Amino acid sequence: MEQEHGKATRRVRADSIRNRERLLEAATEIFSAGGTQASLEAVARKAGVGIGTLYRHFPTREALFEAVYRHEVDLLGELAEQLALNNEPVEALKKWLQANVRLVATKKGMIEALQLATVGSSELKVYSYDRMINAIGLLLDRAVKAGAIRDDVPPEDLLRTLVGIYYSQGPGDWQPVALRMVDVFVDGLRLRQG
Amino acid sequence: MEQEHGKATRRVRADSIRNRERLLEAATEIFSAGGTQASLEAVARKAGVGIGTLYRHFPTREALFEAVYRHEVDLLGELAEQLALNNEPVEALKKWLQANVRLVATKKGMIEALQLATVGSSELKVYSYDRMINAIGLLLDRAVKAGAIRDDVPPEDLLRTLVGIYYSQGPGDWQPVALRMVDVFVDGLRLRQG
DNA sequence: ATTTATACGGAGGGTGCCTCCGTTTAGCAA
DNA sequence: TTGCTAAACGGAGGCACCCTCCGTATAAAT
Repeated sequence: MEQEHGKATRRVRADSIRNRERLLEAATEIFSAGGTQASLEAVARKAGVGIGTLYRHFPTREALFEAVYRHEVDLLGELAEQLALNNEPVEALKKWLQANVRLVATKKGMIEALQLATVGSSELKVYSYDRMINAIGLLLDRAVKAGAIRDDVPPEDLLRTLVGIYYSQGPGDWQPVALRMVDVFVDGLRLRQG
Repeated sequence: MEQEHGKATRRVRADSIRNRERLLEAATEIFSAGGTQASLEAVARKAGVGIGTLYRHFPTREALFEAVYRHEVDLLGELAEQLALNNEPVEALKKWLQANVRLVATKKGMIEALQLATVGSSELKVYSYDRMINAIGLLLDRAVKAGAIRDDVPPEDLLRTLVGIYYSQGPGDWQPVALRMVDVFVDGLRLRQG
């Protein structure tokens, strides 16, 4: 990569570098404050540059986010070296770990957005949990009474296992895999004769 | 709640009920297909009703999502009873578990949206993981060499523990708690003299 | 001082959000 | 059946955001 091929390249313009830094700074602040959702125009405004400039530097929302994240990671790396020079060991470690919380805040914004959507009312969660447990209990009971499967798996455990299977899958076309794993799991529940 | 006070109330209009069902159906389909992000106007279009009607029935995006979710949960509950009547026990259980996958799809849409934002490039993840491990390793090493903390906690475990601490916290004002837990954890790392 | 490659800014066209209100219609009663 | 009216409908409208495009400004090079 880099620049090769004779043809001396112009130096990167100073204003470009400056703007990029301002954008990064503004984005860090805004994203950390809980909003990965936040409008990019707000970021540009905060950085005091035009929206076009933001898009030139970071063509997509993800690109911006990635740059912010990478920057934070770099800062933490350097911080560790600094702390190592000027602090008593345990203290240095503790300080670094605490600074770390800030980095996570950047990512955490996204998590919150998710949970906001997931939560709904907690009454709903209780309600649906109950219905699920009852449903599983019903079927499980029958199978146990029929002597077809083991009797030491309570509905709650089965539900948790299920959810675990689903969520451990990455994004993409996850359903086939999940179905297969459920099959395997049910086979595991079966009592072997003999 | 309900309706009391003499004053015979008019019956709920038939078109209202019909529209509500259509909206629910359309929303289920669209949300399951991966888009909790999907535009509500698209849902209204798909249901064949005006956007105003959608908002009257479901004042917020969350209200709509909650209704969809609750509906799915109900269906699953009823399905269990049905399956119990008409199927051999293990088969019934398996069928129900599989139907379950569909429900999760509804919630899963949100997860995907999140991961899309989280992922960035996997090169970035490797990069940042390395820097983190190095940083921790540096500080941990010093503290161990100074005889201040136990020497059987590798950087990787510490990092995982950290992340665990952060993400186990719910939404809201989580940082104070996280910082306190980090303190406690670091205290735990300390070697007791004597 | 002049040239020119680079970068800048923001207008513009498109979409989605949500509200508001004039119009339509289902339920009820005479 | 007809008329009345509460209830529900639909979509225009105002606002915010997304992203692109291109005329203008300017830093670097000569």
